Amino acid sequence: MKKGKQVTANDVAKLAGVSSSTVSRVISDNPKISKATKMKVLKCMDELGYYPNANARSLAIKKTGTIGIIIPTTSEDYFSNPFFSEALRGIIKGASNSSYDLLVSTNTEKGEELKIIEKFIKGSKVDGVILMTSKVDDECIEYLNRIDFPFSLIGSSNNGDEKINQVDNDNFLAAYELTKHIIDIGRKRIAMIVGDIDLIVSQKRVEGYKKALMESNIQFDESLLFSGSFDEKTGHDYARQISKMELLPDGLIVADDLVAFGAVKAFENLGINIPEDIAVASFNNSVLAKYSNIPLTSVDINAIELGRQAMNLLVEAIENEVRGKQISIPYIIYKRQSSKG
Amino acid sequence: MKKGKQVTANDVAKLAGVSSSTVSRVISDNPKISKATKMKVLKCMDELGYYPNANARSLAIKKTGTIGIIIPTTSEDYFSNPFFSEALRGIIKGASNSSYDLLVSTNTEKGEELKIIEKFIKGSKVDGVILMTSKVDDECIEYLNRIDFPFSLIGSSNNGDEKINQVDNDNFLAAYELTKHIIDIGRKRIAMIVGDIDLIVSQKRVEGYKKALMESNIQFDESLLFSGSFDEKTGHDYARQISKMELLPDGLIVADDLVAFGAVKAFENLGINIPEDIAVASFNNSVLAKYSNIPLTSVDINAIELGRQAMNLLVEAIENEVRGKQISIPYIIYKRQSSKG
DNA sequence: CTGAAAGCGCTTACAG
DNA sequence: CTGAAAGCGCTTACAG
Repeated sequence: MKKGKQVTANDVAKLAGVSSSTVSRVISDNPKISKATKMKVLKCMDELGYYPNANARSLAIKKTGTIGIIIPTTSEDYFSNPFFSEALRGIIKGASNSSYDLLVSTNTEKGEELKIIEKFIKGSKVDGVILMTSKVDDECIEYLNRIDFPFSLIGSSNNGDEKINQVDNDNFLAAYELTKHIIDIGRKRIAMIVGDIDLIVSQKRVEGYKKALMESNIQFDESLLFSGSFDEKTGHDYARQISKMELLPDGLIVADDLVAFGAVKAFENLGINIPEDIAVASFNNSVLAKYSNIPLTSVDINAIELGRQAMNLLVEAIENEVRGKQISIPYIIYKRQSSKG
Repeated sequence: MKKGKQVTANDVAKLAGVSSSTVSRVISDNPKISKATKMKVLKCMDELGYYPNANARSLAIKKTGTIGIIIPTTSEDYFSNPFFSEALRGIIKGASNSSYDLLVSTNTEKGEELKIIEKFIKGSKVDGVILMTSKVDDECIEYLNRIDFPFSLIGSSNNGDEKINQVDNDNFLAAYELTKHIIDIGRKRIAMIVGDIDLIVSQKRVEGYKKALMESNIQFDESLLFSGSFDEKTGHDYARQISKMELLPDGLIVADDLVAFGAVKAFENLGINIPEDIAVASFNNSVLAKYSNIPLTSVDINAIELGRQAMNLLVEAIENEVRGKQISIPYIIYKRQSSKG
């Protein structure tokens, strides 16, 4: 309420003719309370429209019933990627089955994630934290791990996995299979565009890509590996750059459909045909991949499920002190026209 | 921290050789504190890695520094609509310029929004609330309005606008212009698919549609008005239904691109040509609209801006008691192949 | 089964 | 400019 005084446990107590202790016990469903007084108190609560003050409660019991979601900073970049919306949707879905609320970080400065996490934790705002992405030697993971605060990670980490709860696809394998598919349709000179190279997911995909090349005795060529943001322009720009190469690649693996689409459009404008001249395959399986002019071969990583399971895992971490549990979410490769053999 | 005792203002006070009152005054940047002690205290805070306990603070000052985001319940439906992701993105963007955190409702039961709002408010969890959609005679709006709790609405309302802060497009005008455009290319029998008919936005669009028809002396035909969810299937199903009509419509207005796309695909499969046989126009201007096989004429409602301004407006409502401010976000109609004349 | 009292960690009016 | 004390609204060990 704004001006009108808040209804307190004491008000309920008075009306019910009991003490506030008893009211409190009714709230927490303490089994020792007699059924009769419980009913009476419940009725009075209802009558007064009473809700316990969450701050007072949290202060007393040192639990908040809320979970912090750490969205990568600035993220004009990341966030325009549908992956985050989808994963967030999954998290909300998971949270709906629990009794937790979600506190979403509103990031300001780039690289301030750790500060936000500290504020959330030391300020007693959350009981646990979900990290939506991970970098190499991630300082947030390192911190959470060190103070043993409940958290779960969407993605993988390279620091001390044995204690970290993580939910991820097998990005190594996905990239490996995707590359292999492109090789299988007869391509030999395969370029790759990934996101920020500092991200674990980028690294894993590059590894998978390299392994597939190696297995087919194709030399990895540094000059065919690009990294950038998750937007159309990135794909567009790299495609133009690629088109100017002496030896045109005949295959391209891209980390996101929108980027891939930007590239495809650029190629088309340059008179380069997909898939005849260059076969293209990407990740995330967005509607765009399915329905664009030239349907794109794409890996569905099931971002909703990643989010949902990360949420469920976090609840386990908070309530049962689960640590080091790793969940792998299956991916599906949809083969479409952009990589027709 | 998990087990390790929390660092309190008292710890800082002891280290700095002052009282906790002084520490508190440093936190709130009270001007009466001497520069010297302020520096000293700040240093000690830093040294101990001190963050004030947000619950204790909120309890004392009766402000939380957080804002509640009410996402429509269940919303398998709503939420799959990119509009919500986009608007949420805008809200986060707006929040990043403020000092507020975001508490997102995790909905369980359909129609529980009011309960969630009450829990947020009476439980002292938030200083203000953003409503992401509005129904006719919306009980949440009625409640917030009655207790004069700061809130802002993405959309419009039909109860007591004079006190409600709202950010919206002119959906009446947008639908009117869109319909007029379809009429201008020579179409006379124009169907419409909107979302849930209880939503204010649906009502406004239907009104705009009707007005455009009336102005061109086209009789409104109830049997050409459909309402459903925001998904591909809805469009698909209604398209099949439409295709069976004795008199096939030659125009179609749809509330969302994905729905429109579902319809377009169904029509194609039935040998009905877009735009020759039926011209199609829709809302939201997603990537799909731009890049699908048959690019769709679509209204860009600028959902990000809707969210951003709703956030900014709410801050004004909280801090300056602003009420009844209405902001209109411009829309843009992109005319594409699906409504070529 | 229930109550009185102390405590959670902050803020602020009051006094100096 | 600074401190002691009371208060925000809950919870819980203790006593009965």
